[in-house]
Amino acid sequence: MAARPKASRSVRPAKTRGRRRRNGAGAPDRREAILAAALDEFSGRGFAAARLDDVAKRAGVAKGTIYLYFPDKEALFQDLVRSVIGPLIERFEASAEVDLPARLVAERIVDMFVREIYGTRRKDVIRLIIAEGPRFPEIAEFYYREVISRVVAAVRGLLRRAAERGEIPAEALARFPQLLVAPGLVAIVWNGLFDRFEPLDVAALMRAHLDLLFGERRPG
Amino acid sequence: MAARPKASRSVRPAKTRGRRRRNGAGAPDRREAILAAALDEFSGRGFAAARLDDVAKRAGVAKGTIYLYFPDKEALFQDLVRSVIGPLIERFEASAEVDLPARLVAERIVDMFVREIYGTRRKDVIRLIIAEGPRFPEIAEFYYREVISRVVAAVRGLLRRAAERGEIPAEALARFPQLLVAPGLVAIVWNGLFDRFEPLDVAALMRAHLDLLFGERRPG
DNA sequence: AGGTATACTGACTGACCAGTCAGTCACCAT
DNA sequence: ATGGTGACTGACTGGTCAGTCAGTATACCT
Repeated sequence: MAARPKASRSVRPAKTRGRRRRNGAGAPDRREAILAAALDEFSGRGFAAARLDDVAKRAGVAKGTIYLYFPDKEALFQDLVRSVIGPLIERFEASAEVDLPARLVAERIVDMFVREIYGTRRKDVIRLIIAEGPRFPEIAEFYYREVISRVVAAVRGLLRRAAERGEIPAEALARFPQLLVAPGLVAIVWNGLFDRFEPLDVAALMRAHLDLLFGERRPG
Repeated sequence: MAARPKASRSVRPAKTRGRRRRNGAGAPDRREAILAAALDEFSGRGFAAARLDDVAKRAGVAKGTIYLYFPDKEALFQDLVRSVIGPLIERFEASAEVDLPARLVAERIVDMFVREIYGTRRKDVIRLIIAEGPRFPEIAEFYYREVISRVVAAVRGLLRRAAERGEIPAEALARFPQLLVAPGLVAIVWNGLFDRFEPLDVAALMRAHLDLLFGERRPG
């Protein structure tokens, strides 16, 4: 673990078409099972402290099997992040492109965040990225390229259009789209650290945030 | 590392009064040196992956010496967090209690954040807490009790006073003081993950945030 | 000088774990 | 049947590292 050369990327073994099911009827997708188990173990103990023996046990698989699907522990981690985060971005961009009043679009995005990230295991993946990213440049880069830069761009577009229509108080927001998503990040971090001391009502938090940005919500 | 009983707390060995200096004139405070080295190693590699051999080497000390000052690796981590974060809170509370216009107080707090946290190694400690906290309930609890709850209370007081004077747009903020500090957290996370792709001007970010909360800054 | 106390050292131990690989077994094709 | 294929297994290896402790060095006695 001192200085890895590394390069390869994980590949599924030959063909994983329905064939070769061993036990019961349902296709036992090893790859999915391993990824799910890895998410549990990594987010529970952190990358370094997680044991592949435990991942295997949780996935109902022998340790060697993991190495049929992923070249090593680090690649497993990377594929985990990719597989969980990847699919969400396009949907997000679509949401941000709709040409409706900014407040409405923002509300939809917030809903989506609460439902698809905060309400799922995806928030654990984001927490993992925050925690482990600094030590895994490839993860950080993937995440920046595939997620952050696209989110920032989409939000910027949304806000610029809103500013042109005079819907929004400041163009400062368009310079720092981070300000729009900041509470979401805080919620995720809070959830991981302090929820047992003082639970946080995310939906209310996000609503309050929108009120601050766009002014109080009018009842009508 | 599978299930630690643990209980003890670190104690300095007998008396560390000036006595017993070994080399040169200046008192070679082993404890400080070890804590400083631990901060480097922990924040660079994460708690689990950091090696106490490296901490010792960096501190210019043998590994055994660490165990004269700290009962084990975990206690070293806890003392590190305490020693770095602890001293700052009182100063923060003092800043928040001043009875001046809220905007002014907020600006001072932001300055303090940028200078004393973002501009120092303390931001690395906060990153460590975010990353490792979920796995170290004692750390999370200490941090909640000694920092978060006090910051939240102080900010709430500040905002309530401001709201009574009608200086502030929404009482939503007083319900969610998290919204006030969210950008600071985002800045720290961004700094650790994405600064090499897209550096973030923290001072400008925080200024923009204040403008959003209090309305544009009037030149006068 | 000898004696005692104690800060410090670093080689060592025991446990742990990523990654390996010879072997097993279900499922084919002939 | 018989042999071939390849997914899967899990005992094993080699390296790593937290924590230990017998020993050394230094200071301060008397």
